[in-house]
Amino acid sequence: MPEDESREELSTVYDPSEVEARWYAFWEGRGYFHADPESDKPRFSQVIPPPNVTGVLHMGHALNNGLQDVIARRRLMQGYEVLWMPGTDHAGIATQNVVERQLEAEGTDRHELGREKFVERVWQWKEEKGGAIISQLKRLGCICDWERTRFTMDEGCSLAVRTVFKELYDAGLIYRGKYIINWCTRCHTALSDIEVEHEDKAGHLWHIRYPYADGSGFIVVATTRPETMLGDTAVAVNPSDSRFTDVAGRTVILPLVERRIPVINDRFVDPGFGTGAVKVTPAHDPNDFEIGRRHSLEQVNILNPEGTINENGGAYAGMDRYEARDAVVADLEARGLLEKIEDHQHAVGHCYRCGTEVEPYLSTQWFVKMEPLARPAIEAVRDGRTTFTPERWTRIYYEWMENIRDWCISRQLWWGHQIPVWYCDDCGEQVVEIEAPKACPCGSANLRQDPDVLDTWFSSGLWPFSTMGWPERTRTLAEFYPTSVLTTAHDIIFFWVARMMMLGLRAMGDVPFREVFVTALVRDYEGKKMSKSSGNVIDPIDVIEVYGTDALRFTLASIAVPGRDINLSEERIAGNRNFVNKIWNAARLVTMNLEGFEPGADVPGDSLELADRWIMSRLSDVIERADAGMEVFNFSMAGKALYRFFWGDFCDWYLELAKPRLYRGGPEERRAAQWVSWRVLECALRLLHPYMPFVTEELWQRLPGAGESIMLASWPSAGDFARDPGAAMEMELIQEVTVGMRSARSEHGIPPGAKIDAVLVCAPGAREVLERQSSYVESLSGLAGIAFSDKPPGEGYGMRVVVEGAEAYLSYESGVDAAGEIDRLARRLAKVEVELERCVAKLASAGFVSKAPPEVVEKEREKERELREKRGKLNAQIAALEGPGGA
RNA sequence: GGGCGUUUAGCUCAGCGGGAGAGCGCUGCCUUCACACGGCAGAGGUCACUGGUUCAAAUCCAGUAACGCCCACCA
Repeated sequence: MPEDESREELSTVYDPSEVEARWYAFWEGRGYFHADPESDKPRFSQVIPPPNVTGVLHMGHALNNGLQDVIARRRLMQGYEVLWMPGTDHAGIATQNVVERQLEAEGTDRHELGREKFVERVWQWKEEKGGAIISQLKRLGCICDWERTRFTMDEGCSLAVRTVFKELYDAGLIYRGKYIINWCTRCHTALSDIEVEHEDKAGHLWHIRYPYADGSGFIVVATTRPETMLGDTAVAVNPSDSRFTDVAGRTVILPLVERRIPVINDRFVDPGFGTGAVKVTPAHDPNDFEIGRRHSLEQVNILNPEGTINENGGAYAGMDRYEARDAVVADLEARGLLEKIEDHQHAVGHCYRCGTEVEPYLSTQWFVKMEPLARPAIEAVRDGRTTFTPERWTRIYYEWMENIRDWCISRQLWWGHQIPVWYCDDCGEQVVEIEAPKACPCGSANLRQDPDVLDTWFSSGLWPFSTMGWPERTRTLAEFYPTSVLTTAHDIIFFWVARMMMLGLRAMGDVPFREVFVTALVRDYEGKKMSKSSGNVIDPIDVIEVYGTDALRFTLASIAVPGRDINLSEERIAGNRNFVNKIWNAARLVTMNLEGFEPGADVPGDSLELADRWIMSRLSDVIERADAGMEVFNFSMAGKALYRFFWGDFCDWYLELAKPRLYRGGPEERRAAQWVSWRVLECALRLLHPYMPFVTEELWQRLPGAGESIMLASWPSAGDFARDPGAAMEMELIQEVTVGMRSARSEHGIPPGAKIDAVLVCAPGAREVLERQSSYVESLSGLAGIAFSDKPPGEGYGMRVVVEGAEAYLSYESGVDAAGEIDRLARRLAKVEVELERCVAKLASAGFVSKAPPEVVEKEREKERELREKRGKLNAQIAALEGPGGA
């Protein structure tokens, strides 16, 4: 940064907007984000979960990518060669929908445009508008290796897709067939099973009479979708059902359609449900499809792709499916064939992209055989090659993998990877190739490529290696695959994580990632899902503009407890904006007092005071805690430790104790305080950097002796600072006495500015410490001076108070209220009494003394002694105040 | 139907076998030379309920309830 800039006086309020863009450009310009496969550092790699090109940054992204950035920045500082692979996903349906809506607004549609023009149009859209999210990720501070940015439909990823397809096809793991699939009548495409979201809905169970052909009454079936009866080709009963012993083999007349259909036996039928007799619609229900196959039933498709009844629906042809339902029910009722209608709760499937009710639909599609791919993917987790955090996702992964069903991968869309299969119009051969073949093996050039495209998740499933150059064996692949960590929200474990495992193991022969870190979902402050319709969306970019990126990142990271969803509120972000500001101002204090300071030379150990030794000891603790938290993805634990240390220990205590020396200390004292405050601040900034990249860089650069960038600085180690248990104990005493003094002052209304004297009476051990550090207590408690004595002072002193560890006598008369002090002491006494009672009871229990570990018992005894002493002092004080001489 | 998670201060949440914690909010005092996006002090809780294990349970086990989520082809 330019010289004059760093000399500039710091404002009392941190302004993130000015700082963030400047540093991001600096880092990116220096190439810090770029991973070098030739370096000799240890490797760390991760791939971004590619956001949809249509996407805009939401809180889920901010959390997910913010945490990945925390991980990446820490690894970078730890000396790893870090590769964070970025890119976007072509998001088949979502993107096609966006452009289709555009066309609609222009009064046209894709069919009018034609496939080639339409796809061109989508590409054009992608170039212009797609990937806005990339620049948003930069505002978040993400250190992705942008030079490597990929797109699931770029040339390399497309080649990987075709290569994997052919390999699986040649191995017999991809097949084509006519099955019941989930059909979205709005998107006009098949969906895989996991792309269907089930929702319980209040519906009805219609009981319908199907008359026997011989006129001898009827059999009653129950259904939740009466319109599908138009496609019925049988009625099934369970052979063990005594109510229906003789009906199999008979014929019924399908009402409205007047088709003769058989009654059959099938063990699938549950005698306990409905009427025990099931209408069988092989073309519109997966179970019925299976029954139909077992009994060679005809499959009558009654629906058009857009969800209207087709010509097989007779009089109902042309009606919308729901319209047809009403009409069918009305007609049945008119004919006296509707026996009854029951209320019935049942799950209805909806398209995960557009929310339309999905139809089970018979059509010819491509599938991947999953079981052979799932087995190694289960093995890899079982033998620990990949682990999940939190651990409980392991079981959920197993359960899904073990019950996996074949994956429908063909989509009737235009935007996506067109299936690399060509059909010969002459010999009917099906040719699968990586590059478009010129001719069929039969010599014919009349080849037509399959019009369908692949499920978007097919290409996302290859992401960890397709982005590194596969199928070419690149250096990047050799150096950075498998990746170290995959960070993702739990809603795409099945869509994405599971598929990457299966396909990675298949194509690369090794797992795609060593660890999976499953993040929480971000919800609003009431725990509701954020959604546009609820109006409870907090836009990360808005937050960044108001509070700054660092405040947002710190907030998200410090409430990210593994395994629990996050309820985000703006107040919380504001609170952490204040923390960022606190850091800013602490740094101001330190830097404003560094004149004449040379960072080079060490400070002699004997010029360090108690506070100096204490804060460095605390820093050593917090380094350990914060680092341990980050190591196990407990970013909340680490964040809290950092917050407490910086605000609580460093600002509230250490800097207050350093001020007298910084402002008016002798040269040596001043230098020691400068040195320690500088070192501790510098180290704390490095520790905080992964969470708050911008403010830490800005402040770090202003410190003497700073290097090129905090990003290149080393990660702190607990061993950099000495542990000092003695200093910790002494400081604890100082803090207790200080809090006691301040409490007494505050509750008696002694003005904060009133400099008063105090006499302390305390045990020899405490006295030694307090006497040695009396200046600490004086400055922290706003006292003019402290004297020490073995006995209470004479009549000149107005107030006697008890503080933890000592009795204090304050020389302040006016306004002192004996009743108030008695009340204050009585409240403390009550607390002590309760604690003591529990303590005594515990020690009186024979079981405790004999069975609890000795150190626990000893600790309890020590506690009892302390409590008794405290109680004694409090009682004596109260008595003194109540007595004739007291008040 | 199966599974999982949550239930701790007014709110949002940590803690997950040995002294009930944080942030925000609230009350009082303080515009003191880093910060009012601040300082100091304080109020506030039978840790959902019932039973069990243990010398000891917010913490482990079992069950109950409420809320939330995921999976599932009983029409």
